[in-house]
Amino acid sequence: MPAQEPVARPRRRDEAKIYFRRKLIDAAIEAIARHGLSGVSVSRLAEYSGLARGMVNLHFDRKDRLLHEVLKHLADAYRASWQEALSRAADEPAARLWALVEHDVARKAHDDSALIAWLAFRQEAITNPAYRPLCDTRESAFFGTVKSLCAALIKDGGYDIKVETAALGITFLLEGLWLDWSLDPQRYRPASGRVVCRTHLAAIFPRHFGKAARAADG
Amino acid sequence: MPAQEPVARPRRRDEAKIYFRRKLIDAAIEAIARHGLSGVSVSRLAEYSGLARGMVNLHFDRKDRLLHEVLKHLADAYRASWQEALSRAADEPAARLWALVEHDVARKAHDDSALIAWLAFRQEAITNPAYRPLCDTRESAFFGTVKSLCAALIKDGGYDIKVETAALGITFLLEGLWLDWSLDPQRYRPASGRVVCRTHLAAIFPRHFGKAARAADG
DNA sequence: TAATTCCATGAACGATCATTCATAGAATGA
DNA sequence: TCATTCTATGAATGATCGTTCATGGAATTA
Repeated sequence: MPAQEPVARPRRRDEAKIYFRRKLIDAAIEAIARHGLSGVSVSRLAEYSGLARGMVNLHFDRKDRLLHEVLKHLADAYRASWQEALSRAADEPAARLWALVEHDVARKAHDDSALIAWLAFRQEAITNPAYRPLCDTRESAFFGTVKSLCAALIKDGGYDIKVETAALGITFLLEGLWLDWSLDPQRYRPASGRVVCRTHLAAIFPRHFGKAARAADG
Repeated sequence: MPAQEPVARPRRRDEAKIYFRRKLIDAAIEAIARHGLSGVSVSRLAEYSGLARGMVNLHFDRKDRLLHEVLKHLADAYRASWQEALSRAADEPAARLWALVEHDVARKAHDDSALIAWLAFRQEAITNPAYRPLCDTRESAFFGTVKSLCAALIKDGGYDIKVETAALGITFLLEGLWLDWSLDPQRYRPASGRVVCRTHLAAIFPRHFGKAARAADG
């Protein structure tokens, strides 16, 4: 069973351009996941993509521009993914917040490369300011969504906790989970991460995620 | 005010060896913090240490052996630091656990370079197995200590939570905090991180960290 | 002090890096 | 169909990488 069906190279020029750019971006994600950001050379990109070495400069001018596109691709894909999960959730703050958390906790093995590549960029952002805006969790739409959901829960449940504190706690937890996961994706068990997050939510928002609420979920 | 008093190079050979090795390790930490792990070249190490380029190979044979020593140095220093904080804490599980958390939350700006360098190694450990044993949070003495303290609290407070879950939650929270911190050390406020961690502990161990317990602390 | 051993230095080396570019060939438009 | 334009290729280039090593000088030992 082929991991991915071999899509034929389009003959039309405008389609070929998209095809090759995408192929290089995918190759970059795979290469970053396997060898780290610093292990990604133009030669290795050629090897992983099956294209010629000159293609990186032809389609992205410079290597770091390709990497920037890769980061944008990862950020967009992640955002689309959690927003999709959010759209399938019920229209209650608790269900929506849990949908976000569950989405992160249960990312498929298929996403391993993307997650590891993302973490590589996040680390690089510490010393490379160009990556920072796209990596800063605090300024992401995700964090904003978590904050507004926490605000709704706090108002509804009358909890004695600040919105910022609750939202930071949840994001720290998820990021710590990613970090732990990334070091050994094989070891990671979604059930384990799920319990840790669920326990945290049940502890700070007991009326919404405590035992009673869980029983009501079914 | 000099950031560090200029220690004279020892003339005795055995002392000079220690001096130079230490100087290279310090230079490496600084260089990693400023330019990332991949930005550390032998030339840059020479620049940061003020020594000749050949010194890295003379004292550490190969560059990656130096880096391995740097990681060991960081791990040892961190362990000594939290163990010292632990030794100053009262002999109750809650006080000891809080001492660990507070130690992480309130790391001085002085430690910024060490923390960022540590995170760089942790990221590198994903693709470089050689670093993994020294980076794996799950296998560290720190995690073991957190687990045993959680076990004591759970037994004492009769909490309905597994030791592993509680310990993972705390370590995830702290690692997420580090990650957030590292992206912008200037922005980070210890008070903010402290509240997030305190809130989490109060939520899962209310009898020990809840309002009543906090009031008792003074 | 004199003989010896060891260390610190930086130029030299081969490998690899990102990038450039001449060239061949395919897609395009007349 | 034929002329034109653009694309894909990989060899060539200069810079930088980690490492080696000959050399001068300082520390050590007798």
